[in-house]
Amino acid sequence: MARASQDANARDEKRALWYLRKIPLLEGVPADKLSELAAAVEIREIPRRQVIYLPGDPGDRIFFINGGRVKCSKVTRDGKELTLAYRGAGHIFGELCVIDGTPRDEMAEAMKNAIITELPREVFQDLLLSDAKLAFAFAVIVGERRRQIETKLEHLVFRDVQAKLAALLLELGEEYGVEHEEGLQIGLKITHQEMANLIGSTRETISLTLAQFKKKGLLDLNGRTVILKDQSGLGALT
Amino acid sequence: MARASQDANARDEKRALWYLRKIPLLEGVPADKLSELAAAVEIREIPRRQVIYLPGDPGDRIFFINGGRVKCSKVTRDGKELTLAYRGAGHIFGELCVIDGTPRDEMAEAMKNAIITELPREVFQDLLLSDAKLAFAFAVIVGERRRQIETKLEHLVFRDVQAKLAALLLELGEEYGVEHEEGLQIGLKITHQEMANLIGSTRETISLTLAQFKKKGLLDLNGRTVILKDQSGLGALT
DNA sequence: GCAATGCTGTGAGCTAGATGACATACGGTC
DNA sequence: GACCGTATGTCATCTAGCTCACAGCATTGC
Repeated sequence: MARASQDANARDEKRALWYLRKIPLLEGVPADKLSELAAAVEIREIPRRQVIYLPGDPGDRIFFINGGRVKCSKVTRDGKELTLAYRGAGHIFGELCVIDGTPRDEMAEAMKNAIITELPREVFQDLLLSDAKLAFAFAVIVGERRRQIETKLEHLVFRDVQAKLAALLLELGEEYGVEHEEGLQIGLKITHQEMANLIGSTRETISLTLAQFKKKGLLDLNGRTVILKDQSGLGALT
Repeated sequence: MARASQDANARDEKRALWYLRKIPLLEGVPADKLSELAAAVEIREIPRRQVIYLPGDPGDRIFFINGGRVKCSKVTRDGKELTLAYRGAGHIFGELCVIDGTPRDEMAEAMKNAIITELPREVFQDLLLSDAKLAFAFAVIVGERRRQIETKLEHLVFRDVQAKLAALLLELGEEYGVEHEEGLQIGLKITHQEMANLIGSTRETISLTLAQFKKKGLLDLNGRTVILKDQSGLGALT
């Protein structure tokens, strides 16, 4: 029994190491340190729609994504949701806990079946404190995300729904776009409600505004997916 | 002449060193490194209302505040403004340029006569890359500010003006509050327009809402300053 | 002390967009 | 291929808060 579980541990560590190697942030970390991490890490497979953490949960670990997609969002008691960002393979999330370990103030949820590795906050913190290059790279990620949020804030306050939706579609096109005969298809099944959450609006308003865009020939709706036909036209609304 | 300017330089460096010592972020930096910084730094005195940088300006340096107060805000072409934060003595600002050196996307402006020291981005970056503890401390600052912004975003989307203003007043009370016989006085001359910029509203609406608060006995207005009389009452509106 | 400039109070519209309420369509799955 | 849960289309209604407009005050500088 002990033997079997040792084997299992060894297998898990090997797998963990394999996963950690795929995280761009950890690229410069020397092999021995990475092995240490692999020993401290836990691998989890999260089914679609499952919540990973909620506001108030302890902020005691950070997460690396090895597959699938994770949504980070602010939620209110009465079920309203504001999506901060989607994170995909290779990204980290829940990383702000490293600065002080206070409870979460956002929600993380798997959008499709996801594979993630979790690392205790202290272990990661020690790693950062031992490696200036890594600590700097970490600061860069936090800073980039802060800049995105600041831009989002600006949009939310100053722009109307048309402008915000147009900007969102272009952004999604850039991130998830695949070529299509009629234009750029957003390779991401996304509901109107999700779009509303991303720009701080409502489902109904998105439906309406998308229909307007379609009428103007700016895009086409193909099932549950959007095809951008006139990107510069959309840009003009931004 | 050369002699005189050498003396001037020496004096400036000494003054710069003195200033840098007062920046909490730099506390752990060894004396020799700090001297190097002092040689690279430029000291500036900025009069009230003067703009320090605008969106589009090169992001080639970071700033330390040694006196006065600086406002960082997003601005639109047509003059609307959304204040991200006030920064005071000991704080840094313009720090996001360190992550990549792209142009500014916000404005920084002195709210009262300010003394700041500027440091070229590369110098600061090198310093971070040479000192893991410092790099980590930097990440913590960036992260704390990101968290504040995320909270602000949530408030802007989900809360009405009453709630946002109440929260703002409590926050200002905490940050700048001084005891007063009737309650907690906000020790900061602030116009209605400034408050509006802080919570994404308008001057008129702030005037109105403040008057409502006063009528309810939640606060008192003493000239251009606010006295919080019932903090828990305000908290209830949040 | 007197401009001149900037701040505050107030009120009458107006409008973007939220809400609420359906009907319809889609897409898995048994 | 029938069924059920989920997503979409649409419309009528409501309202918070923005705009515009102007009058009265308070500060600042000369």
